[in-house]
Amino acid sequence: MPGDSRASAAAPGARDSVSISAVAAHAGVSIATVSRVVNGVANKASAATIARVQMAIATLGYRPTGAGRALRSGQSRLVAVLAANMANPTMPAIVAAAEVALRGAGYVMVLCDTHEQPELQDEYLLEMRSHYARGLVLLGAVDSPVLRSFVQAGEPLVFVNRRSPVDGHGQRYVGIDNLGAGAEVARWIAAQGAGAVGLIHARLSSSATADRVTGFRAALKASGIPLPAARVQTVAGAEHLQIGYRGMQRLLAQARPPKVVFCTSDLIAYGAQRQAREAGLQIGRDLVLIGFDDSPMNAWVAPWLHAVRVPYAAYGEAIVRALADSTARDIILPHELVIRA
Amino acid sequence: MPGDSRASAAAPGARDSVSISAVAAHAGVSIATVSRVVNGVANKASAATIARVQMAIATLGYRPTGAGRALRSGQSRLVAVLAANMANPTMPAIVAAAEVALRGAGYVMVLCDTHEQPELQDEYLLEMRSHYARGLVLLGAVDSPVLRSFVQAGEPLVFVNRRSPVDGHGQRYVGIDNLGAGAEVARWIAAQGAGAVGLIHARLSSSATADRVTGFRAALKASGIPLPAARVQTVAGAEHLQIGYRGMQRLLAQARPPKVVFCTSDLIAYGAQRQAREAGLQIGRDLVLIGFDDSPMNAWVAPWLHAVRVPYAAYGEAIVRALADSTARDIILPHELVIRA
DNA sequence: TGGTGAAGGGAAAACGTTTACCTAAAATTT
DNA sequence: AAATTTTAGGTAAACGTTTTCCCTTCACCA
Repeated sequence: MPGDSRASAAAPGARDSVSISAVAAHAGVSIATVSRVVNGVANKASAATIARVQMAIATLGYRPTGAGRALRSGQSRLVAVLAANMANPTMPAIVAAAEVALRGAGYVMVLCDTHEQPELQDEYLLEMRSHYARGLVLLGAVDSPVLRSFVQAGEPLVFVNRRSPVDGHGQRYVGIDNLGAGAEVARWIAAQGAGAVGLIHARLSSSATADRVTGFRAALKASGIPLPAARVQTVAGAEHLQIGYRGMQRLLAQARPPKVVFCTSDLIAYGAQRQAREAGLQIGRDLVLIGFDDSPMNAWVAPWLHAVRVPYAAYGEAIVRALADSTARDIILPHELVIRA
Repeated sequence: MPGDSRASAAAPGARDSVSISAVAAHAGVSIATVSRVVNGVANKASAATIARVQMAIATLGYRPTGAGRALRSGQSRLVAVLAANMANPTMPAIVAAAEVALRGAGYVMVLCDTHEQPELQDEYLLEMRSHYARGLVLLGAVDSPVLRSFVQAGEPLVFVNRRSPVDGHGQRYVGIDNLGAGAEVARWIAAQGAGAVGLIHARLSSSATADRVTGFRAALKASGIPLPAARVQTVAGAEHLQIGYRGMQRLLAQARPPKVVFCTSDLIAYGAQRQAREAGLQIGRDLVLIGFDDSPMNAWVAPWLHAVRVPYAAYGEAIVRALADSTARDIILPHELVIRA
């Protein structure tokens, strides 16, 4: 009986937890049987054996080790969500929804903060795959070498909000119709018949931003409303709050500042608002701001902000669907333009 | 030569990535040597061999598998951060700082969202330990069975912001002096000599909240300022925004509503502000609000809010320190009362 | 009565690492 | 020159699973 290895006191890690062999010994069966009971393999154990094993599991408080499972089966319960920018309140909203949905589907969500940096994104992609993560969800992906190789290798990637920055077929995307939403904003502005129109946007390398801008411009043009280059602002390399703050500064410095400004994110609108406020303007009366995302916080601290509401709560289920169904392509969720009185 | 197993085409998972044995074969050495080179074990390989192995690694794009490593050594690079409530903008701030610091120390941060639920906290604790996470950081822990057992077993736990809800020795905590901060707020109010004082607080089962309230009450009393029970509000089972909103509603319904209200979190203050605004009050003139956390967003969307600023950026380094040094106990970081003109 | 198939369960290989132990050559000491 | 130590590297066990074979029993049927 070589199995009685209580001698190995100096195991590498603090290895105190019960393993499958302890359960097997306790129940008087082989580890194979324990494994089969745990995984519910049918027709491989009698009712009595199953009961005995389950009793042993409960008594010892056994739980299969993720690492061992992953190593053997090449798959873990982990689903990694790589978020570009936790400072954006939009992320937590999606993350919270994703967590609930993934857990409901039996996964375990782990979140990584890539800070919009390609090197970090790569690091996390590699590390998570090396733990056999079952899925890799990119919340605002940036172009990076490893991402390219993963796309090519057909890794289970899901792009959320921002489309894949690299070419390749069969890529899954969850998001809204940014083109249509941008156009909707433009049409609403046209219907209001307000004064001069401005636009402050983030980096166009993000497909979401690019689409919003494109749709907005096209519909504005179709309505016959001009949008001169001077009234389109962005700030390279800055974060959204700063883009809004400084973009608005430039808009206000002009001879005829805009009366209504579309910002491609709520954060940009927050920044723009601060600038306008500091300039003595009152939002809603002197200036109309339209944001994008409609973070849950808006109702509380930004009642002056109209915004395209992105249905973050629905993202969770969509992400799970995209993950489960490898034939799934684009999942486009409905948005809504929220006008606050 | 039994090793040439290219026959196993139908491996369990999609196992296409290169393993240590491929590197060994390519470099013409044993896997032991490759492992030693990868881990920088000295005096076990000649310079020439090291070069050959490194070349093979680079050529094949090898990276050690986290699961294999974890299984063998009982330790992974993963550090799990269990956050209670992602809806609170405070969390992302800490998480971002933690990510940077942990990465700097060679760890990989994974974040789990426990939604303040004991069952979920337990689930994540177990799952992360089963992947041999090297540390478990609890950002707002709640009492739960598994947490108790982990504390007792001496697992590498670090409690952030909120102290451990269970007894036990040698527990590590990172946070601020909530007692002192609460007192500071009270003394500032006393110095202002404003009118009636109110308090809206969250659940007292959180040590952070309890300390803030205790310190506040004590210092207020010491200054001779009354705080009748009616002017202390909370809402059981509600989220912070709602606590503030409804708490303020009750305060305003009173015969002599407070002129200055301390809220134990920014979110509560946001909610209180909304209620006051809807009641036609102007914050700063009719009512002074003091929050807690001073989320980075405040400067942008809540310029009317005074708040105790918690030095979230410093949390990252402190967490790493607590994790690395098992003798470390409490790490108390400096806070600051931010008064906005 | 012999044959067949299913049910129940064990032995052992494999997943990708790290590391204790061993060996042989080379370098150093006596 | 012999004895010793260091250097360089290989062998194989172990970590905790899952799963492929296998081997017994039985029950059933002709």
